[in-house]
Order: sequence, then C-alpha cells, then structure tokens
Amino acid sequence: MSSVDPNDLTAAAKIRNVAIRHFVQEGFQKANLRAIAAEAGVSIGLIFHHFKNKAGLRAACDDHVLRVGQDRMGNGMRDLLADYLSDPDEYRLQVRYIARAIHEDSPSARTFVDTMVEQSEALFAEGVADGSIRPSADARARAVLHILISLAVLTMPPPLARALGHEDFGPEVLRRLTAPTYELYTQGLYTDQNLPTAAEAAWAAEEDKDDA
Amino acid sequence: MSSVDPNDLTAAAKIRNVAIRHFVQEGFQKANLRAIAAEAGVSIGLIFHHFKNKAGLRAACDDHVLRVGQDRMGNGMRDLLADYLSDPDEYRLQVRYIARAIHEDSPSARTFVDTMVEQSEALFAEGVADGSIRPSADARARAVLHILISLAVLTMPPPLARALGHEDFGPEVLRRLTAPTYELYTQGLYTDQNLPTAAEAAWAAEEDKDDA
DNA sequence: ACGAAGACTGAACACGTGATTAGTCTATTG
DNA sequence: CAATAGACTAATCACGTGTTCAGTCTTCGT
Repeated sequence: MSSVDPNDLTAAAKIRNVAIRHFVQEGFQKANLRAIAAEAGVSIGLIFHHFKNKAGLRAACDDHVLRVGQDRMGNGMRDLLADYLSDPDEYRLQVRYIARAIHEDSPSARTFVDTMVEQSEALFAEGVADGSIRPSADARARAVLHILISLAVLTMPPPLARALGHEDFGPEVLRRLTAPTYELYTQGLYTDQNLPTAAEAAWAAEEDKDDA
Repeated sequence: MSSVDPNDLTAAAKIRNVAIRHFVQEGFQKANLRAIAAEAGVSIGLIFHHFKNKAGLRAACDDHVLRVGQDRMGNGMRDLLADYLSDPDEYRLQVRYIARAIHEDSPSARTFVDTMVEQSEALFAEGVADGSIRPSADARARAVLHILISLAVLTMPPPLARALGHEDFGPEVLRRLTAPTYELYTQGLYTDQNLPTAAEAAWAAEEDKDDA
C-alpha cells in the first residue's frame, strides 16, 4: 500500500516520499532539497512549485505520515508494537518519523498523540472490564505511560541496541526485549511485600513535597 | 556545583555552558555560533581559538556533560529518576543533552550507556539476591529496557505532557506518572491467568517466526 | 623592562543552500 | 487550431553561517 512502483506516482508524491526518508535519516535541518530533488528525479524548482518552500514540504510529509498512521490506528489499533511486528521494515521509517514529529511538537502530531492516548485508554478500559487488565488509580496517566514506553522501544537508540549485542534496532532486538517486557507487564519488577531501594524512595520523597 | 557565578568561569567554560544550552534547545545544526558567542560575551573568533571548529565545540560539550553525568552515577547511582527528582531544574537540561547525544550515537555516549546498563543490571542483581526484586529470564535485556523507559520518561515530548494537562514536562507531570509506574512495577499490567489481547498476541506471533 | 606566548577581537572570505524567476514543454479546453 | 493553465527546468540570486586571518591586548617568566 505504501511502497508501490515508484513509476506510477505523481512527481509530488515521489518528492514527498523521498523527503520523508531524508527527514528521518538526516533531520529536517540537514536534509538537502537538491539531494531530494535529484533522488526523486526532478528539478529543485519543482519542489517549490508544489510545496511553496521547505517548511511546506515538511508540513506535507507530516500530514501524510500522520494521516496514514492514524488511518492504520482507526481500523483497530490494538497496539503499536503489534502493528510494527506485522512488517518491521515497512513501518520502521514511519514510526521514526512519527516519533520525531512528536518530539518536535509538530502541529499534526498533537491530534495524533491525543488519538493514540485516547485509544490506548479505551483499550485498557475494555481490559479492565473483562478482567484481563488490572485497574489503575489513574487510567489516563497509565495510557500516557504506555504510549511513552511503546514509542521509546520502537525508536530505541543505537547505543542501547548495542548493549544487547546488535548493531542497531530491529526485529531481533525487539524479540530480545520480549522476555523482560512480558515479565514486567505480568508480574511487575518488585516483589510483593516491600517496595524498596531506588525508585520507590524517590517517588515517595516526591510525594512528600506537597505535604510541606 | 554546576551553575556557579558566571563571572569566575574561564571564557572557554562560559562558551561551553552556553553552547550546551543552545545545542539542547535548538539542536546542533541549528545552533548559531555567533549567538553563542554573543551570549557568552566573547567574539566569534574565540570559539575557534579554543575549540578549533563547531564539531570541536560539540565534542567538548559531549565530553563535559557525559563526564559530569558519569561522575554522578559513580558515587551511587540508584536510579535516574531518583537523581532527577533531587533537583529537576538543575538536571533537566543535562538529561535532555544526554538523551540527544545517545540518540545521535555520539562517541562519548557509548561508554556512558554501557556504564548505565552495567550499573542498572548490577543493581537489579542485588535486589534479586535480597529478594526485593523478581528474577528475570534475561537480566541484561531487562536492564536495557529499564534504562530505555527511564530515559523516555525524562525526555517526555510536549504532546504527551499535554495529554496529561500540563504545558510541558516537569515535576508535576512526573508526579502524575507516579501511580501508574508504581502499579506497573509492583503488579504489572495484566492479571494473573490469561495474557490476552494486544501486545501478548504480537509477542507470541513474533516468537513463532523462528519456528518456521 | 623586554619579549614571547597565548587570550582575544573583528573584519573578510567561502560556500552551501533555500528561494526566485524567466522560460519551455505538455495537455486540456473551447 | 489557438490559447490558457499547469507541470517542469535550469540558471541565478540572496544570504546565513562556519571558518580564516591579521592584528591587538594581557599576562607572565627571566
């Protein structure tokens, strides 16, 4: 659906697709319009003809990627991870683009994030209703945390992947994370009775603050 | 220790500190050397005199921030979050700088990440030994996952903070995340018996792959 | 006091790159 | 068959910005 034969695409679409890849790989600033034009097989001027300026091109890319992403979520987003796993090579680029847009607080990213959180919260609510998921004291915050974690895993930086023995992130790394994620999501990290050492102390200390 | 009176700093240190802020707020590419020089109260030429070129300045910043971070970890890192909470305004900048360096795979970031993972794994091992933390099938992967999550929380993008009703990330948002994090780390997400719906199915599907 | 080394300045340079513009080609319409 | 519009090109401009350089000022050792 997304990587059709490049021949039957309009020039504008070709430019957009190439630009998306460049924006992800080099960042918006560093991305070079001449290089994009060359790779898309068009002249530089055409970019401006279609998109007005570099920011316009970016807006078009944001719009396209986020719209596609939102559509995919629309007909039954169960989980970002699940989606990703269905075809890693296909979605890796788009996921990274989305993550980048979110971190840079692009306008199109706002509604996208809202939708994700909304859906995630609804999904959890379902689970709670049928007893498969534990209830939470703050359902909204839990949804946010879950999105945050999913995004983090899917955009794992190279040094962390390397700490797992792989050159960079990919299906193998993801599979390696299966066990700890599974454990965390089913049993948690700490044992039942005592909530000790590190994080807990910090959280507690933080909570003391608004008593003062 | 870090924000002393700007007057008694050497010019090179002043430049470095200003540069760190600019690199975080605008990114390395967009950061303007003239603006940095002006804000540091020196001429543009001096930057090149001390740091050779822009890349040199960046290397110096990387080195400084990561060294400071590593020192802090050295004398008893318990938890990234705990550290952060001790003085959010002070560390916010540095944490974001580190996260950026890690994502861009800067050379100095590699050893830093390794140290973090190492320490985290050791910490978990302690906990497992004294019974406060559950054992894991893959201790290394769990440590990586934990670092990943900590980093993600501390560099939470604005749209997600907004989904929690705040303008951007800060101590309040962090406190809001306390409950779900606490729940996740003590009980997990799913109830005991069945591991249903979303993520689980995906993880399972993924595992099937290497049977084929 | 003198000389050298290094801190420091400000103007000028070089060049990459986003943007403009004049003009050509293609195709649709009346 | 004009004629109009839009896709498209290639040369050119404009300018921000990293970098260099010649020269001045400060400091310090002898």
